[in-house]
Amino acid sequence: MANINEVAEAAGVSISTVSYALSGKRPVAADTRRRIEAAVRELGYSPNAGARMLAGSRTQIFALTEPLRKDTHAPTHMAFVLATAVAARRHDYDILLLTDEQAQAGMSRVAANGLVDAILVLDVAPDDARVGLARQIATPTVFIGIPDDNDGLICVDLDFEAAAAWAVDLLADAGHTSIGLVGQTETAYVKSNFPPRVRASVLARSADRGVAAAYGTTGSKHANRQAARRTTADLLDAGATALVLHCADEAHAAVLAELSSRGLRVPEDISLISVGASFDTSALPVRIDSIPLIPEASCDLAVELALQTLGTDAPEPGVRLIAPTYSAQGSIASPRSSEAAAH
Amino acid sequence: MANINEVAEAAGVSISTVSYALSGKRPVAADTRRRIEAAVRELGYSPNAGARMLAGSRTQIFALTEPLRKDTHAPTHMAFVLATAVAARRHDYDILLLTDEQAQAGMSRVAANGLVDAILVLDVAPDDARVGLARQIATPTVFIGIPDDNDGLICVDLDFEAAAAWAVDLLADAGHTSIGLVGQTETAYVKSNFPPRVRASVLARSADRGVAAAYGTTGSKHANRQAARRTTADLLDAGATALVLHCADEAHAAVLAELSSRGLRVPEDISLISVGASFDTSALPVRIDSIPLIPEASCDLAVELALQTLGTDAPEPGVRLIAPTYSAQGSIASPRSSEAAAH
DNA sequence: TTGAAAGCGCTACCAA
DNA sequence: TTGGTAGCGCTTTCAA
Repeated sequence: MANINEVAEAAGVSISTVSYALSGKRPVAADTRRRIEAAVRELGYSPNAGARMLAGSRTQIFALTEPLRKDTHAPTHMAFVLATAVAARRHDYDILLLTDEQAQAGMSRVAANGLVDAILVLDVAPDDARVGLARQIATPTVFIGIPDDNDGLICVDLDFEAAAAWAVDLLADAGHTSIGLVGQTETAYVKSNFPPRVRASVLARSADRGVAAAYGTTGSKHANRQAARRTTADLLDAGATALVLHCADEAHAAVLAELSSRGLRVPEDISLISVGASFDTSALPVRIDSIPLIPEASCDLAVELALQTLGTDAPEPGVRLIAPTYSAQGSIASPRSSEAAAH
Repeated sequence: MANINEVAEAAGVSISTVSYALSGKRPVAADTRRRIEAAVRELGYSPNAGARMLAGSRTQIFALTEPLRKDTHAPTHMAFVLATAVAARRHDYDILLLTDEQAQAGMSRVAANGLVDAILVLDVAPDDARVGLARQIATPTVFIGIPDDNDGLICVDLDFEAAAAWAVDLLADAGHTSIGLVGQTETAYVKSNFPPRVRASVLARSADRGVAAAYGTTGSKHANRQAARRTTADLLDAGATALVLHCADEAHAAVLAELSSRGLRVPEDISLISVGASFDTSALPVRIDSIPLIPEASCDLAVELALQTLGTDAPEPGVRLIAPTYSAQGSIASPRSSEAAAH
């Protein structure tokens, strides 16, 4: 591994000129720059990471804390990790993984030893222990998700409330007066921050619109086919003419299986809309209208905010909600008149 | 963030004594050590990561490269990442995530700038491009998985061949003469290194034992319920009295569903054994004998080897195979005599 | 437009 | 048992 001295020598300039040529923080004559670039290429030079951390004020590393509970939905989680890593790399940042059972110990450690410039928090629980830590440490911290107590924190998330309300509005506008929410696992409503938000918003907006709304879960810890079918059956039996799906991939499939086994067609007999799905709903056997959760949107913004905290004008603390987007796929129609008449 | 000078001053010693007291690389008088430790605690001191990298010869960071293809099985993948992180932390190492589409660019980068002490390679393809890179760079690299061309590399993996052969032996010993392999997705046989190894070993050992063996896949890119059931049906129709399952969680469930819909009991009517499962097979509705893939075993060893490459006696290049373990759950029995007679 | 040189905070060698 | 100090390789200020 060549160092800056060798590059300087090879290019016949001083090391400061090499440094400036590479950082662009000072103008460098065109042909000087060329000689330096040639030397860099030739020697395969890459500035030593440790030395940059020490001399500069940046480590070019973000920590990503993720508790990785047994019940986390792995595919969604992976999508967020990937989106974060990609966003970070776009700004020349690397991601350090903090997956300790004690994600907290990791946070304290990297905050204390200056390994990272900022910390990104994934998989946020309503009563997340990392909230308190974030307030104590000096390292800027950005939450991807919204804890209950978020005072003074920087948080980013999809506007799940708006997404859920939008879904209800679409169904109400189509004439539905009784809907069901096929929700997440029971654990998710306790351990995760957004399922309760969706549920509350669906119920609240339904009430506003004079729509009867019921809901059910899709498993205790892991999304499970049987539970999803049972919940679907229950909601249908209770008279729902439309379903809001806020559940895992497999649960979507299970809902469709239950409908199909009852001979119910989408959207003629039953309307569907998926809310907050982070997977590709178009891979399902039936096209479903969707107001998706787009990890890239949240993660890009989170990284952007993390970078801003390092600059001169730090961003205001507060919650940034990402406006939901709606993709119509023809899975919503008016309720069958016979059904409608039945109520 | 306090630095070593402040600690030294507070403890009334020189900075070298502080350094040695913390690293333990030189004996320090008991009460001197106590004063230093008190100062450290009081000031919340933690040695600056950048400075340690620069001055010392270790960064205390391992890179973990993972392509994260769309078709990776997320839960398995997460288990490996977690196991690696935990193993690394046990040795005071952090994990830097390299998930670029160009995991290769990342490898070159961290090798060039000295950010990490070693690189761990996950999700190894038979013709993995990272093999060539690993040979070029100076940073020690450990593969968790076995590429076709592994000459001179350090590789760690479950002995899938032995696991598959063991499974066949168990079935053959029980008297089965016709078995089926419910395999992975079609993509997995191309993009991943171990599915072909399992398949080849099942077929080879079956031939050795005079057992007829057929196999099928469980989806094209993603494990899929329909494909799994169809494959199961095909294998049963072809006369298999026992199935070797080397497939995803959901596919296991789908196999059981197909058996159940045919009224086949395990093990009375059909014997089952799962090979290379990284999930908890005991969560399935039916207990299944298992020769599991234990991420912790591979990752612990990989980390161990990575550490050794940094020491004085570097480990020999070569493939380290982890001996499989077998957990009997009563899902294997002799084939029904009527069935046996039918052949 | 460029160069010289002072650190950044630590490790580890050399002395005492 | 301890202290002094020379770097590690870079960034950035000050001079030219």
